This record gives sequence, structure tokens and C-alpha cells, in this order.
Amino acid sequence: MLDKVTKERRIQETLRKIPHGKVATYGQVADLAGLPGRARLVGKVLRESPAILRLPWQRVLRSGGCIAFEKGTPQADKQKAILQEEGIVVVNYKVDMKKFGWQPDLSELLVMKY
DNA sequence: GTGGTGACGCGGA
DNA sequence: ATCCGCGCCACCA
Repeated sequence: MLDKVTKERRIQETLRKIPHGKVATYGQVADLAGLPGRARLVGKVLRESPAILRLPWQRVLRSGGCIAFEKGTPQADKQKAILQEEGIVVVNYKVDMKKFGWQPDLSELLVMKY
């Protein structure tokens, strides 16, 4: 079984690969990190990782493309603002995953050989 | 050990 | 749309 630190590392590594101008979902990150069904863990890691790591937390959305934070909260508005600065269209705290959803290609995934 | 709580996800009513 | 239950699992009371 993977230890806590390894799971955390895999998730952080996956997060780093989300390209500018694209977004991913918690579940997608978990899957790519080799941790299917562990979307909640992604949120936990994102919440606890030190800012110094510069993880693209703003590019992670719930399935369906909506911002995880409650509408109107400073965190949700901040995330919306950053995403828009990155060229992503955010309508009512939601993003069109068909247009902005990250779809990693084989080469990107192969580099992640754990 | 039991139960509640999450930056979650999905299906059903 | 909204509410609920369940799966998931680390943490804490």
C-alpha cells in the first residue's frame, strides 16, 4: 500500500502538470495520480500544501466544472478572477469543461511513470 | 470502537 | 434544481 507521503507527492506532481489556460477536476487529478476514487484527498492536499509549492489550485474544479468554494465567498471570487486572467471563461462560477478541460496526451502521462 | 467532517462524485427521488 | 445516501479515507473528538 502507498504511504501517505507518496500519495501526497503523486497528487502534487499531477497538479503541477495542469497547463495554464486549462482546468481539471478533483476526480481527474486523483485518477491521473493513480488514486481513483480519492477526489477528497486531492482537496485535502490542496488545502494543506504550503504556498511555497506554487500549486495551481485555481485550476482544480468540481466535476461539471464549478468552483468548489461557495459562491460569493472571497475564495471563490479570487479563484474566478485568476482563472479569467488565465483566459478561461467563467460563467456564474462554472467553466465549460468541453472547452477548457485539460486532456493530457500520452507523452504527458508517460512522464509520470511512478 | 463510533460518529462527524471535509476545496469530492454519482446516482436516485 | 435540490436534498439525500453512499463510497471514499484521513483525522479528531
